Amino acid sequence: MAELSKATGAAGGTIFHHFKNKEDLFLNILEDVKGTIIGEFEQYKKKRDCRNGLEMVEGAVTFYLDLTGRLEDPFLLLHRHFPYEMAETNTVCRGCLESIYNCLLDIFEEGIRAGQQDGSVKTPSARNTAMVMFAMVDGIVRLNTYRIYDAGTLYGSLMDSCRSLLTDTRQEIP
Amino acid sequence: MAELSKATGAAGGTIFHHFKNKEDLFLNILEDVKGTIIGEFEQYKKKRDCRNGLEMVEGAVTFYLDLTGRLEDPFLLLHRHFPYEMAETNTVCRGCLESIYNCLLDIFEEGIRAGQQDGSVKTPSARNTAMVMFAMVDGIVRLNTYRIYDAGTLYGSLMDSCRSLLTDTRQEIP
DNA sequence: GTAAAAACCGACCGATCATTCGGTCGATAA
DNA sequence: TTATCGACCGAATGATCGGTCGGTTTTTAC
Repeated sequence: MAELSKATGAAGGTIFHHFKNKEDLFLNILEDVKGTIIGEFEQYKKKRDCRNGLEMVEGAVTFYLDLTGRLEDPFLLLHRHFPYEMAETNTVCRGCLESIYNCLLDIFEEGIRAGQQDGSVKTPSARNTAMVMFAMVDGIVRLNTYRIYDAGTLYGSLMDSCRSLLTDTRQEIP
Repeated sequence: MAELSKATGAAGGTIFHHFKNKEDLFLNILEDVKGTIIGEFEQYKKKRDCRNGLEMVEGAVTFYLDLTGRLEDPFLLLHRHFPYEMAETNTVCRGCLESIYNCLLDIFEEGIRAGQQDGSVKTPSARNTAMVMFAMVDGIVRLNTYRIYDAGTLYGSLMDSCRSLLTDTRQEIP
C-alpha cells in the first residue's frame, strides 16, 4: 500500500476512500486486466484476415506473444500464485480468471475448429488441442519473463512446433 | 514463521537457531528441492529402458507428469513468483534454479539427440525443441495445479502432441 | 453565492511480522 | 562432581502492515 501511495501520489487514506480494502483493490485491478486482455483480443479479431483455420491459429499465437510483450505487468499478474490461491475461496476472482482463460483458449479453439472444417488442421478434439497449445505458448512466455532462458530466440521453434502439432495427418479424424 | 513453528512443533526461536534468517531458511529448502528433483531423475535414468530416442522423450514426459503429482509441494514452489524474483539479486538462488531447469531440460534434450541419431526423432535443434516441449508439459502441469481446468484428462492429448512435434518429417534435418 | 457532497490528507491504531535474547535442560568431557 | 556445550524455549522487541478517522480542500448543484 505504501508503494502504491508513493507511485500514485495519493495519500494512504485516499486509496481506502476509493476501495473497501486491499482485496477489493486487487479485484478491481484483476477486472481491469480482464477487460484489457479481452478488449485487445476483440480488437484483434476484427482486424485479422486469414485464409484458413491454420492461419487463424498461427495468427493467434503470434498475437499472444506480441501481447505478453506489450502488456508485461498484466500477464505477470497471471503468472503469480496469489490470484489462483484467492480464486479458491473468492468467486469473483475465480470468475475473472475463468473469463480470461476462456477468452485465451477460445481464440485458439476457434481457429482449430475452422481448420478442421477447411482441412488445414488435422487434430481432433479442438478444445484439448487448444489447451495443449496454450500451455505450450504460455509456458514459453513464462520461461521468458522469469529470465531462466532467453525464450525470445525460441519463437521460431515454437511456431514450427505449433504447425507440426496441428497438421500431423496421423491424428486425422477418421 | 508462526505456521512453520506450529507445523514442526519447534518454538519460534529454535528455527532461528538453525537458520540465519528467513532467506537462509528458504535457500536451504530450495537446495533440498533441487536435490530431490535431480535425485529422482538420476534414479529414473538408471531404471528406464527404451528402444529409441523417441521412447526416451516419451518416458521423460510421463515421468515428469508422475513426479509433479508425487511431489506437489516442491513443484508448487517452482511455480511461484518469489524464487525468480529472489534469483535476480541472489546468486545462490539463481544457481539453484538453473540447476533444476538444466536437469529437466537435459533429460528431454538427451532423448531428442538420441532420436536424431537413430531416426526416431525428426526435429532439428535439440535444445530448442527440448525447451518448447518442456514449456508445453510444464504448462499443462500448471493448468492442473491451479485448477483452472482439469488437465488430468489432457495427458492423452499431450502425449499425442509430443509425438506429432517430434516426428514431423517436414522438419527433418536436410 | 452558497451549501452539500465528494475527494483528499496524514497522523494514528492495533495486529502481525521476523528476529532477539535471557534462560532451561540434557548430554558429554574433565 | 562439576564445567561446558549445543539444542531448545517463549516472552519481548521494534518495524511494518492494512486500515481508520477527524479534519481540510475541491467539486458539484441549485
